[in-house]
Amino acid sequence: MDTRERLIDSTRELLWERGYVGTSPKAIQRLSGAGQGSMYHHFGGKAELALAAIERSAGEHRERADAVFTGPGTALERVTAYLRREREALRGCPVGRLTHDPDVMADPALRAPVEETFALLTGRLTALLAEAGEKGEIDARLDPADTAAALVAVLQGGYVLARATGSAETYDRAVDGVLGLIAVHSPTAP
Amino acid sequence: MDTRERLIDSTRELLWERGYVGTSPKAIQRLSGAGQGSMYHHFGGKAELALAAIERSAGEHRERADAVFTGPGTALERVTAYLRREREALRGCPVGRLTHDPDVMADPALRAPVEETFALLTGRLTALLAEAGEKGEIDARLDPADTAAALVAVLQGGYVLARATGSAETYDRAVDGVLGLIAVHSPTAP
DNA sequence: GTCTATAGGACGATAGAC
DNA sequence: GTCTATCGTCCTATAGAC
Repeated sequence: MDTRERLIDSTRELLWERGYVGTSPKAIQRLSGAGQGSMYHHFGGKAELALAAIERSAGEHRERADAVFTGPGTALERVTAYLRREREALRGCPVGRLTHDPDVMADPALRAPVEETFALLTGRLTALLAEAGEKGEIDARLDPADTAAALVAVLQGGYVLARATGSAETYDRAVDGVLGLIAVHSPTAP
Repeated sequence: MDTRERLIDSTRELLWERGYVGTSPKAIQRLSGAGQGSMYHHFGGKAELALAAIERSAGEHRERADAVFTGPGTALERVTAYLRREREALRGCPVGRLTHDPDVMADPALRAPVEETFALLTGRLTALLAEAGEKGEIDARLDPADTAAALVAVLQGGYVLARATGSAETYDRAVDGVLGLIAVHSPTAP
């Protein structure tokens, strides 16, 4: 991996763990092994580097989600697979975390990838839930868009809970809880 | 309001908006109107001030929640009232936000109020959901603890969604979504 | 491309006068 | 209690040699 890639990677890591304000160019240099001059040769500054890092993280995030959404199984099975996908609960969401970073949200360029990612997630889930409703996999009375928002929120909130309690299990609890709510009134439930 | 209180209040505000790393003593002084010497007379430093601010925020948060949990109505009505309570969605949760702050989570003293707050919320909701299940207000097959975790997560995740989309409506969508999930298989549902 | 040197400012805290 | 002065460090960036 070349220096440029190592810089992006290190920035992604630090952004995930410490956020934008908490991430200094010096820390990025230390983690990536690149020197001062090297970093400023490849990127104009902290903001430019952060943009590359955020776009990369958001892009990968969407690709991984898409792989599940367009994967095998019924609509409900794909929704469930997405919710059950393994995540590093205690580390939080690398994209969702950025919403709490005022400097990221204040910059339209930095903010855009975050916004797009959540738009894609809720959009895809809305479509899948609509399909699940039509096919009788879930209760047809459920509003697809509202339910999709609730599902995405459970995941994002699950990270908060996991970090607050210091246990990744709390994340699983929240996911189990919302899956229980969906499953218990699905036509195939006992 | 005396200087000490103004310092705590300003710190709460800044912690809410910018987090611990993003909040400097200088900014606290500016917002509170207190001078350098004044701040360090009342508090040992940034961490001590943050502790007072976090304890205050977490305490108020728990009191407001308790007021709804022990208020009028059936168990399900109280759960619903809690979910529907007005919140400043775009500002995020002043307590939940801190879970993304590594410096806060690394300090046991700063972390404790956050942990306790979420323990109380999930605990109270678990009890109410158990009661609602026993009284037939919701499906008795729902696991109270898992469902409670999901509800708290929806609220916390709702803030993330609202900030990501830039619209407080997204928060309401998520709440509507999870209320829909509960309502649709409650015995009183159409 | 990468290095070292340097800069102006902010950060977090301390000291001592009043 | 509050003020001003001062401190050492880190932050973010630029300059220029190699």
